[in-house]
Amino acid sequence: MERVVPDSAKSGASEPEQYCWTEREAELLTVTLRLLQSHGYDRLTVDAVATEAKASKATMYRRWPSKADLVLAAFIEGTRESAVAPNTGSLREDLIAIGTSVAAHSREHASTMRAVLNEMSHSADLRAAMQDKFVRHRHTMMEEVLATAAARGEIGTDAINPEIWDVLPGYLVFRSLMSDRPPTDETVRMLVDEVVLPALQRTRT
Amino acid sequence: MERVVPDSAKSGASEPEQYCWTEREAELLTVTLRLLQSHGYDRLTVDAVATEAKASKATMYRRWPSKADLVLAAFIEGTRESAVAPNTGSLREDLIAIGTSVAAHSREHASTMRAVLNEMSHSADLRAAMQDKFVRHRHTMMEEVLATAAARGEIGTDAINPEIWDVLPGYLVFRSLMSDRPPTDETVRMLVDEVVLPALQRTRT
Amino acid sequence: MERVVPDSAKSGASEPEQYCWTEREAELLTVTLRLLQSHGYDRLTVDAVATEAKASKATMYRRWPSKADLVLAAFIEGTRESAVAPNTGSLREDLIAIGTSVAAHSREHASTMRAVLNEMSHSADLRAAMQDKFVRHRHTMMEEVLATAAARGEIGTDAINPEIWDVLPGYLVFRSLMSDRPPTDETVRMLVDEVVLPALQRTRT
Amino acid sequence: MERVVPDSAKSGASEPEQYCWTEREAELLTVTLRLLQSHGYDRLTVDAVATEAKASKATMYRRWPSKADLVLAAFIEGTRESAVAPNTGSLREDLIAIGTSVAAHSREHASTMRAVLNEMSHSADLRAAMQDKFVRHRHTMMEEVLATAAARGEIGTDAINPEIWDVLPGYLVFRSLMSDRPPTDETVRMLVDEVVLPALQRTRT
DNA sequence: TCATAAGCGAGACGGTACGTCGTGTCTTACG
DNA sequence: CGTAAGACACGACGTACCGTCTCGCTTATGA
Repeated sequence: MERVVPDSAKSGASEPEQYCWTEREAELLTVTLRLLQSHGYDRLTVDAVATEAKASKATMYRRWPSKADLVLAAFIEGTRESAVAPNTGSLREDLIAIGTSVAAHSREHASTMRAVLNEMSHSADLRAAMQDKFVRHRHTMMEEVLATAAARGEIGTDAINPEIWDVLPGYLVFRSLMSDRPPTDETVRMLVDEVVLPALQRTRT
Repeated sequence: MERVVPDSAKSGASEPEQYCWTEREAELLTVTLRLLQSHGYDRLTVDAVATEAKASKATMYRRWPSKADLVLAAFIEGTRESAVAPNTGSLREDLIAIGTSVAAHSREHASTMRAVLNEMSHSADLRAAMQDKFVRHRHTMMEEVLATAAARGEIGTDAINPEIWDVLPGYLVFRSLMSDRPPTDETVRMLVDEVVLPALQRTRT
Repeated sequence: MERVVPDSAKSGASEPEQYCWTEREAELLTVTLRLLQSHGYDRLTVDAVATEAKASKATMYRRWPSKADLVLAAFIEGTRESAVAPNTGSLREDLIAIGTSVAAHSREHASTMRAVLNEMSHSADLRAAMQDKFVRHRHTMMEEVLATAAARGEIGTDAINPEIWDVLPGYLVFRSLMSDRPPTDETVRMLVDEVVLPALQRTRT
Repeated sequence: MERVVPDSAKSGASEPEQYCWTEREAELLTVTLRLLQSHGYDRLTVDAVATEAKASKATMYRRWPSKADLVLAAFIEGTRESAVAPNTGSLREDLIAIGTSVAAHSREHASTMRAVLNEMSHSADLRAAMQDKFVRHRHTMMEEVLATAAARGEIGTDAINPEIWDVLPGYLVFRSLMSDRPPTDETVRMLVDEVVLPALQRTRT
């Protein structure tokens, strides 16, 4: 759990923020992710990944020093997403787009997220990586949407609250993690219409 | 992972909702919980628990048929809480009381929750038990508070939404699970004042 | 390669010179010896021994801390032999009996002996064990035979030479180790009649 | 283990009996021999040889198709010796010269010999090579010495026995292999005077 | 003088065995 | 009889080594 970016990320590295895997590495991570989703963290064996990918254990461990590193890398690889903030011209539509995306994604990767969360208890590096790759990305996106809405006059600038920007995605992720009652599109709609929007527009009245 | 309540819950069992451990069992669970919090699920070994508690592995497995059962039992034992819905006479105060309790509790047991969540991926029984012992309890409490508030006229009865009753606890738990930015009392206050209350009172205006 | 006698040799240990394996341990060593003779040291895998003996690797390693220890133990177990000096009443017959036995034994265990010899380069303990279990035993036997012959007057007491008592067995072992020209009964006969006896009786004439 | 003489022995090859290594190859074998003597066969890694010699593994394997081939080549390289039969004019002196040489040589290379012996269990080629390079050479030398002695009348021609010509070197090698009681010059002297010479001269009396 | 090829270092790779450790089952001996 | 102690089968982890391979770099030769 010491390094997340293997040395083999030798491709220029001009964008320091981007993880660059070779084609082979991406393939290994894809196999890992698939087995991870179907079997879960504990049932996943490095041997199985290696065998399925026609690789050897040494190859796996050369890149990711432990099973936990491998799983984290696969998770990050699997969650590299659209990355572009929606811009529908309407705050409500933007929020629903974000919410729907988060709900779908978190439902799909619930098992993996649980595994990664669990590993976070042990590794400061993993916490930092998670923070950097996962949280900050959402934060940026949400702030962009809110700033746009404020510019349109849909909400007041004072509605942008450092504590609640992730209520929408956070709650949706929570619902996926708890595994019963995973979030639906209807959940997103109701959350946006009856919780988030009222909260954001509260001060405008 | 087949049974969660050991046979040794022989004490009358007149209150079906309550888990009754013998003194020895409670001691074993306490040791389990401590090691769980300090090392996390994977690093926890049943051997270590047995050794520390001067018990034998057979004793552990006689009561909890697997490590996951043991950890779940320890988690439930450790999270047995007030259980009574607050009744301060004010919805805001009730919500803040609940939120503060959830925040404190989820901060303390974040590591354990991560471990239990992870195990939920594998075990339907664990999911059911979690649902029963953890979610339903909060649901009941929250509904009681909301019903009381509706009776007081603080909110409309139509504000009670099956999708959003756990936005407050869910989001707080999410914040604890993510480990950075754990929820503070200020988080709770702002969430109540600027998100939950406006949402609940939205239809009253 | 640190210990040769497992702790489980708890049987009184009144005869400090004897290795006492439990029945199960003897079974494991028997399987080891068989696979060793058929495949050789390098081709032998601890996994194969465990599988064949319906044991687990942990069981193997609990008793013998390394593959080399296991092989040594199997070798010693396999070479525990007649141990009684022949006493035919004739020096020539005694020598031929010893030589024939050594020749047969060393032919059979040539592969194992090569493996054990190779390991001796690394382990002082193995050297000591080998010395104790293998060399000294032959020495004792040979001295007994020679003393008896001297008592009968077949040879002079001055013929008993500290340097040459193992010429007979040593040369026979050498022939087995070199794998071509393994010693035959004829080899033994000729060696006794034309080399050892003349040397021993040299001073009598 | 398929070929022992690499193609790179391109230097004329007019003397089919001689192994001709380039300077670089001899250097590699020297490093191999050193590591072999200090660590033994199992502890020797081709990687280590390559690293120490600033070579690459491909270079090693281009010349010697396997580790066993490499070790054998190093052993043969290291044991290329005087090769000329002594001719002191006295059988006793000749035998002592041979014995002393064998004793010194086998003491020095005991570890390597154990390794090579061990490999002989697996490889017919190695057995053949060993036989050709090692045994036959001694045989020739010994026969030459014995024939000379017979010509001088020191021994009868009937004393030249196909079974015992290598008792002297064989026993000395055995003593070295067993690692305790390595042969000394005194061992050689006594063996010659009290065993080999009496045996050879037995029929003359 | 420059280009093309052949050899070399470096080291990644697939495969396989080693030795360790944890789970869950079982037996033994003690109180 | 329940319990502490701990051996046991199973199987995954992470390491190390073998023998194969590819990649650049150098060097030595041919136009």
